[in-house]
Amino acid sequence: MATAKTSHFAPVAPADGDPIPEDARDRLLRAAGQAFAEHGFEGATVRDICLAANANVAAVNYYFGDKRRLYIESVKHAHRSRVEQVPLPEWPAGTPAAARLHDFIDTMLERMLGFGQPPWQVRLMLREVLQPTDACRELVEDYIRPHFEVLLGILDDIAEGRLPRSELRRVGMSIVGQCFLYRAAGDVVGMLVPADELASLHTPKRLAEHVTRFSLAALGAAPGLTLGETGGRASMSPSIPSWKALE
Amino acid sequence: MATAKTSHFAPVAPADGDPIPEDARDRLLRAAGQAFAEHGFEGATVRDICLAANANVAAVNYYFGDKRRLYIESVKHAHRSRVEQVPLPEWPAGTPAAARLHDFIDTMLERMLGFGQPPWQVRLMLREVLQPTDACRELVEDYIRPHFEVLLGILDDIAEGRLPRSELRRVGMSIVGQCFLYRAAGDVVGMLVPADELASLHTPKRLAEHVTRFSLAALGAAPGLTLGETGGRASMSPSIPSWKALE
DNA sequence: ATTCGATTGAAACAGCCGTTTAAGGCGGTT
DNA sequence: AACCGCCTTAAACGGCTGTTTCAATCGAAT
Repeated sequence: MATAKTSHFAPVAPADGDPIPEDARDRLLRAAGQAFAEHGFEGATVRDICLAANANVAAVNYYFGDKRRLYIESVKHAHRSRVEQVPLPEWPAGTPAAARLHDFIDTMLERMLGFGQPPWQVRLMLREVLQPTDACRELVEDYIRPHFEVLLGILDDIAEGRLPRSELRRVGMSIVGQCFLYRAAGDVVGMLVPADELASLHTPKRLAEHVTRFSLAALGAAPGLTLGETGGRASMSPSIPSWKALE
Repeated sequence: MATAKTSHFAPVAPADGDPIPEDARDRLLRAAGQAFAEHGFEGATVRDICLAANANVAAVNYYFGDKRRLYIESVKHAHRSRVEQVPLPEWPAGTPAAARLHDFIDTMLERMLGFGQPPWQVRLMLREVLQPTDACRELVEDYIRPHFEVLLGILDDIAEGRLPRSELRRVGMSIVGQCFLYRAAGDVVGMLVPADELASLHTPKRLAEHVTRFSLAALGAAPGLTLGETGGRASMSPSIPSWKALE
């Protein structure tokens, strides 16, 4: 029922410059993801999706049986491709915990904001986080929880085992929350911050620096933001400029 | 056009135990807010709203002219009642900046999470923040920006003027983000945190303590979380227990 | 050449959508 | 009594919704 054993044009590989090398199922999946991300489940229409996917209205019933199952599959599909697009770095043994924290935050922000304008996949997953459906629980277990555990491991190293797991979790939430705001409430942030500052300071890289410094200082692994750059017992990288250099 | 000069039942006051003392316009506003919060603008239907409001379908056209204008008015209505429900405290002159920060964070979290389960008003505003419509810009200018300016003032006092405005804004975002996560992604947080810990530690009050300590430490106005409670040069309140007391 | 299963096509289904209409009830005024 | 706004009512409007139907098409196997 799922994948075709035979097809009208060879399904061998994404060859040359063919504009539509995907089969109808994949085209539907992608078009549905974009539509659901933009208008929500109830706002997006099957007809519009099929039009965008160059498919007949009957195709969604043929491949997925239902609008709801098309939605669930498109969420999973979006999450999979987003993770493949921006994977977590592999750290060599002995990498300082502060550096790993910076990389983790940088990756998270890059996934949320990066590559020009944030892609429709993130907005789709955001809807799931805001108002979970059946697709969300799988998303959490398969994807969010493992990443969160990586973060907790880093934080435990930074705290050198002096914080209980419950406190580590709350610190983790504080870090994720800082990043999450820029994605979920990005438009409101844009209204509160002057345009020039938005362009110069609110890039994924710059924000990653800020969130890292802020969080390291909160943990006591770096000097507080009001105390300037010097004298930190854990400067994460010499290449990271202070806010003084940016202002 | 707005309020009635004459009515079928006396519109004098919310008397005794009358189940429906409001007029049709208010009932529509409230029912619409709940419906839009639950199903989104496109998902909620005029018919359901009118049914819940004990009003005829024509009433929405009579009072608001349009489904879209009903939506905008219901968003404004929700925001107004939420602010009235949980106002910012008035600080006597000389209140320490750290204490004001704690109160600010506490108020923000109380508005987002407090009073049992979060009411529909917050969910409705959340939709606006996630995907702004015409109602959002007014919301930002009338409500969010003034509150954000109050926060920036507090942060400037804590930093004793040593941080530029752009940096203050980013710190403000970090604080708001920490609170925002629990509201926007509350369901996912619930999946990542054990149930007992959720009940004991993730209350508005406890979270306010955590976010305040975390942020003060990040600013260098309190010791880092790994360094324990003692020796802080700005302990905000003796009544606030450390995580040690909670674990 | 014929048969077969997989895929696509155009058209139709019943049902709900937001909106409008025209008629009527009601209290207060003339 | 007659009149007048304000408000509510029931019914209908065209249009769009998700879903289904059934015939047509294609490549591959027989």
